[in-house]
Amino acid sequence: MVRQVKSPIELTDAFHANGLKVTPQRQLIFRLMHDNTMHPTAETLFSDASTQMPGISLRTVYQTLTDLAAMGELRLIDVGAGAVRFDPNVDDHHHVVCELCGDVRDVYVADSQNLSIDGLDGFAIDSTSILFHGSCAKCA
Amino acid sequence: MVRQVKSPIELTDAFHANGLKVTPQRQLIFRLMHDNTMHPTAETLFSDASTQMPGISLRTVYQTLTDLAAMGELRLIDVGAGAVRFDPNVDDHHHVVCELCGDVRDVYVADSQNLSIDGLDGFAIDSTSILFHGSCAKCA
DNA sequence: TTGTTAATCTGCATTGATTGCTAACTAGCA
DNA sequence: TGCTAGTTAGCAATCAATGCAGATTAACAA
Repeated sequence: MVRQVKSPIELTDAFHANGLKVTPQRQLIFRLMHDNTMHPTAETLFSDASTQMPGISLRTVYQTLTDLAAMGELRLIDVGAGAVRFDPNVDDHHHVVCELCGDVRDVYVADSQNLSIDGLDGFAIDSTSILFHGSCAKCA
Repeated sequence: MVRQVKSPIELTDAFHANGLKVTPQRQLIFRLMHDNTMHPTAETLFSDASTQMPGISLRTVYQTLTDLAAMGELRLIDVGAGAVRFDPNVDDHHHVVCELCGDVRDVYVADSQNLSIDGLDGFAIDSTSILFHGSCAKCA
C-alpha cells in the first residue's frame, strides 16, 4: 500500500485536525514540498520560499518542516554530510546519494523489510534506513 | 575475508608507513579503540583518554580519529542524532541503534551487497550503509 | 648523543546546522 | 468584532566539528 504525497489541501486539513494553525508561510511550504523530489535542505527551501515571500524566516521553515515530520508527512534523511534533507515521499523507500554533487534520489529495495540480520542481541527493530553512496550519472 | 581490528602495534606501523608520527597521544587512542565495541563519539573517547592522560586535547582526539578513518582503519557511523560514532570494525557490516539510549551494535546482513534496487537512474554505487532503528533489550 | 625539521599538540576562534527564546502578530472560533 | 492560543521573525545560544598558530616533539641523520 503506497502512501501518496499529500497535497497542500490535505496537509491543511491534517494541520487543523492536529489543532495547528495554517498560515500563509505554512501554505507556501506545503506547496514547495508537494511532489518535490529534490530532497532539499531547510536552507534550500528557505531560499526558494524567500523568492515568493520575502521576509519569511529560516526559523519558520525549520518549524514547519519539523511539524510536518512529527505528523509523519515528511521524512528526514541524514546523508552523513551537511544539513538534513527533507523528503515528502513517506512510502517505504530508501536513498542513494552522490558523494560528488550531493544529489539524492529515492530508490526502492526489494525485501528491505525482510533482511536476514545477525547480531541483533535482543534489539527490536522499528525501521530500516538504507543509504547507498556512489556517484550520479552526471558526476561519473 | 574478514579484516580484523588492527592492534596498536599494527596501527603504529601503518602510521609510520604513511609518513605520520606516532605520539603518546596517538598510542593512547590506538589502545582505547582496540577491540572497542562501544561505538564511541569523539567526546566520549576524549573523556576516556583524559583520565589516562590529563591535558590531552579534544582537537587531538578528533585529528587522530580522522587520520585513522582516512587510512581505512576506522569507520564513521552517523546515527542521525548527536555526534558521529567511530567503529574500529572495518569488516562488511551494518548497525542497529537504540532510539532510547543511543546504544549502537554491529549487525551482519546477509546479501547486503546484492540488494535488488529499483530507481538508480544511472547512479554507480560504491558502498551501502544499513541502519536499523529500534530499542535495545535494556530499554525495551 | 645531538641537531634539524617537518609533523603534531594544545588552546582558542570560527563555522555550520539547528534549536531556544520572546515580543509582536494573527488564524480560528465564539 | 474580540478573544486567545498558536505562530512568526529575529536574534541568541548550543552542539559538533574544523581552522589556525605558536610552542613542542618524533623521527631521522650525522
